[in-house]
Amino acid sequence: MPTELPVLPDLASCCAPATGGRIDDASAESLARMFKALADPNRVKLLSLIAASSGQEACVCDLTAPIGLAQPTISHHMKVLTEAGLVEREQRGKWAYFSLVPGILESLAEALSPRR
Amino acid sequence: MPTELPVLPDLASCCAPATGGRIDDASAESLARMFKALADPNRVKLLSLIAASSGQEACVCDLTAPIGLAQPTISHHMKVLTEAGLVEREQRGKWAYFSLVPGILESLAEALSPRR
DNA sequence: GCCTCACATCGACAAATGTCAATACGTTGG
DNA sequence: CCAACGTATTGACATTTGTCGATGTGAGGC
Repeated sequence: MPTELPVLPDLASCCAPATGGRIDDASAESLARMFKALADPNRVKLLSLIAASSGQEACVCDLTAPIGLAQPTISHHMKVLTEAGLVEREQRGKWAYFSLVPGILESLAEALSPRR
Repeated sequence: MPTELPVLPDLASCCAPATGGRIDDASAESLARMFKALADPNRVKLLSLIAASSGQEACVCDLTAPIGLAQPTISHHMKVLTEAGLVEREQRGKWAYFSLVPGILESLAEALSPRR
C-alpha cells in the first residue's frame, strides 16, 4: 500500500492525548499539524461556516463572500484544512463540497482533555 | 476597564464554540491565537511535559534536555505559550516555573465540540 | 561586592505562511 | 466543440515564524 501519505493523520496516532504523559514525537507532530490548520482565524471561520451549514457541507462559492477573501485564497485554506484531515472534499458537478470529517473535532478535543 | 489586552484571551470570548453557528471575528481570532500556540510540535511536547510533571509544573531547566533545543528557543516557546494564555509563569528563586492554566485545555476542547 | 547560575532578550537568518492577480483545469450547457 | 462557470494552481510578494549565538538581567552564594 502507498506509504508516505504526506499529511493525512491516521486517527490512531493523531489523537494520542497531549497530556497525561510524555508524548512521543510522531504524536506531537500529528497534533501540531492539525492545530496549525486551525491556527488561522479565517480557517476557524471556514470550519464554523461549514459546521453551521445545512448538511454540514458547503461549496467554495458559499464561503467566499462571508469570509471576504479572494477565491484562490479560500481554495488555499480549504486545501490546508483538507490536508490536515479536518474536512473532506467531494466534487458534485461543477461545485466542490466540503464537509467536516466525522468525529475529528471530538478526537482533537479528547487529545486536549487532561487527566484522561 | 482596560481594553486592548493584547493576547490574554479572556475565557469568555476565547472559547465560544467554533461550531454550531457562525462564529464572530473576535472569537475566531481568539481561538486561532490559542491554536497557533499549539501549532508547533515542540510546544505540544512542552505542554505535555509540564502536564506530566509532578505538580503540573516545570522549570526551563527541566524542559531543555527532553526537547533538545537551545535554552533561548525554549524560553521563546514558553513565552508564546504564556502569551497565548495556556501556561502561567511563576518565579521562585532563580527558577521560572511554568504550569498549565487551570481549565484552559478543557475550554479549548469545549470550543471544538460540535453540536453543543 | 563579585561571581555564578537560570533565564530573558536581541539580532540575524532561513523557512514557512497568507494573500492576490493571472492563468490553467474540469464540468456543464448550448 | 465551444463558451461559460466554479475551482485549483502558479508566481510573486510581504509578513511571520523557528532557531541559534551573543549578550543582558536578576537572584543567591561566597
